[in-house]
Amino acid sequence: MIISCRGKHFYFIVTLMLNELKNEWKNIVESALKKIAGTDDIPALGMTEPPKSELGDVAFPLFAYSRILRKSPKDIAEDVKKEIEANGKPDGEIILASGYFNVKLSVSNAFDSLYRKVMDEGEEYGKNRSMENKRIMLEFSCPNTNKPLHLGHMRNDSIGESISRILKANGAEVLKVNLINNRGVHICKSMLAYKEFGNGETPESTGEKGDHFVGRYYVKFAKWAKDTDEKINEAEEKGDMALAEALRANHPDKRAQSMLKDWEDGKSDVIELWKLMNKWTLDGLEESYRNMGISFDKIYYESETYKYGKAEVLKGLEDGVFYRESDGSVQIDLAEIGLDKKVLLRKDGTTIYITQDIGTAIRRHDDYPFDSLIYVVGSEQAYHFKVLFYILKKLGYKWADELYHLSYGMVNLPEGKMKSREGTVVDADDLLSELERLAENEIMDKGRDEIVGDVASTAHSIALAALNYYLLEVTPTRDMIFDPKKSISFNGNTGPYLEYMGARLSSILKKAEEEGLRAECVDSSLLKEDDEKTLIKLISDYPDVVEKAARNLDPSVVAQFLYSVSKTFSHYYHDNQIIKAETEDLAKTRLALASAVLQVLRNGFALVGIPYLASM
RNA sequence: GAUCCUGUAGCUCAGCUGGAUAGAGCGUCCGCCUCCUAAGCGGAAGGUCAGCAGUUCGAAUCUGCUCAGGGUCACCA
Repeated sequence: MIISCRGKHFYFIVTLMLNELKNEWKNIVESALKKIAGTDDIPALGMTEPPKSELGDVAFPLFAYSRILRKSPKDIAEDVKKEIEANGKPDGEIILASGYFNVKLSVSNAFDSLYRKVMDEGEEYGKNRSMENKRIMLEFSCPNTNKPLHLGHMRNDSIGESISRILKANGAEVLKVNLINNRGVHICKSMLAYKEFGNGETPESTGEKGDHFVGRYYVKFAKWAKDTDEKINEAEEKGDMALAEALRANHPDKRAQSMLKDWEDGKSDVIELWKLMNKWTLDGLEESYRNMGISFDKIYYESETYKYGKAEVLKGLEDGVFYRESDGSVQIDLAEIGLDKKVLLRKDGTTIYITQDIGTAIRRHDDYPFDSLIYVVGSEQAYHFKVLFYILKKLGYKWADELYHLSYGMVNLPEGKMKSREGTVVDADDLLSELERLAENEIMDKGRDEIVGDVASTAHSIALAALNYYLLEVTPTRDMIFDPKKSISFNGNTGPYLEYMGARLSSILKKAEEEGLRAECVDSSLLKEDDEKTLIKLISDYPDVVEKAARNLDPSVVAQFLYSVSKTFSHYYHDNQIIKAETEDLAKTRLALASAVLQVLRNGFALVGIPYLASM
């Protein structure tokens, strides 16, 4: 806080948070520079962290001023120091080092008010209002109803769920939506295969999860189609053209296509089968979502939304936004954004993918007038969204500027892309249960089963921590490689490691309580260890981390932060006794630090899908 | 061909709005359980930040070119 009084500056330190204190210093150094230069027109002052703690907590490089001031950065630092000392300065010790103006802050002292704040706010600590009054719709997952979820979906779901929590933590009102892709020729394929080979079996009769059951028929279809191709080839080689022709006329692909037409015509037996199989899959998917801690506020079905776009396109045609090609199709010329022409309605008047998305977007804005709509969809669809947003803008929708494609990278295997044809797709349910099995083994091996109580549920939490952390610690926009054999581990920089730190903290606090020791910031200046200062700084940084994660739509910001907190605490409590500290005051103060660290961890865990375990 | 993304340790990834000696985990090697849970802690080895040029007091970070890998450019979704 700076109070100006008759031209002279007095500085009052009123329990400033560390970051505010840093900014305070920045302003002061900058004004000093301006005064020395005799002008306000100087390069903006940079602010970084010194490489070593002996060099202070915040650093201002002065090299840029060397030219204007015709002095060495070292001399400038001296001048700034003199200038600042003459006027009184905020809390902190000035350290000059090779062209930098550094400040060592009284980190420990800051803990007093920081601790109070963290404890007062509890699980609210770190939340902010940077996105207050913003209504954001977030679309993610968007599965097909012809097969179970795989690893690619899991990345999508983890990112989507995490982003929604991060946005909420920044004060936004978030509506999570899913768009179920339950129509189209691919859906007919599993239906057809079921009709052909199903013999009336059901998920209940075989004991399979519905989505896996349907997925099995989708695979069956692919094999059927392939076998038919081979039979056609054989027949042709034998010269049996009549057979080849007959096979071709009755080809599964052809039959699926005609089934789609029956579906669109509303043929009752097709619709009934479609409803039945859709339900099987959706029940299965819902179970997977529940297992993974994913939820939605609203679910759209493509079977209901696919028609919306057509009217919009026809309206755009009237308004001259689109044009009719000589063959009768409706198109748009994308030359303005450096792209080719794009078809919006086929010559037979039927819609395509983008037409549906146009209609769905408009419909959604009617349903829920959002300030922003974020699509969590793979990077391979970047072109699609670029075109979609452009078209909506051309149609005159102002909110089109607030549409955003959160383009996440692909999940590849060490051998390359996952291919369903080669059976290399990593199934979501299988992966989760394998992780649960490994976690359960760990618990039993360590003999922790009695302490944790419910082994299965603990194993489930550990599996989720492993999975979510693995998927979220990587920047979303980047492709990532998943090695099923070794990538998911419970040691090192992993979800279970973070979870373990939470459990350790909880157990220390519990033990202290049993011994009648209460966490209390008796004297923050007792916290002299480097690790203690680092922890205080980290706790104080957390709200900024939450804000940055939202700004960048990047959960990895939170994940990496949580790792550094855990890592630091782990190192700290290994070297320093908390409960049995030298004095009771120190023990209490360290317990206060530990409680604050735990609160921050728990708050962060919630944002990246790591369940908190009091013991493991 | 056009366009977008990526290239950092053996592997998987941070760091990228320019700042001090480029980081972590895994893997390898070596230590540490009379001590609040060893899912832990410490140490060692491991780097031409793809290459070349430019901008700058200063470049992994910005710009250009080159090379390599991937995505997309459908009347599929």
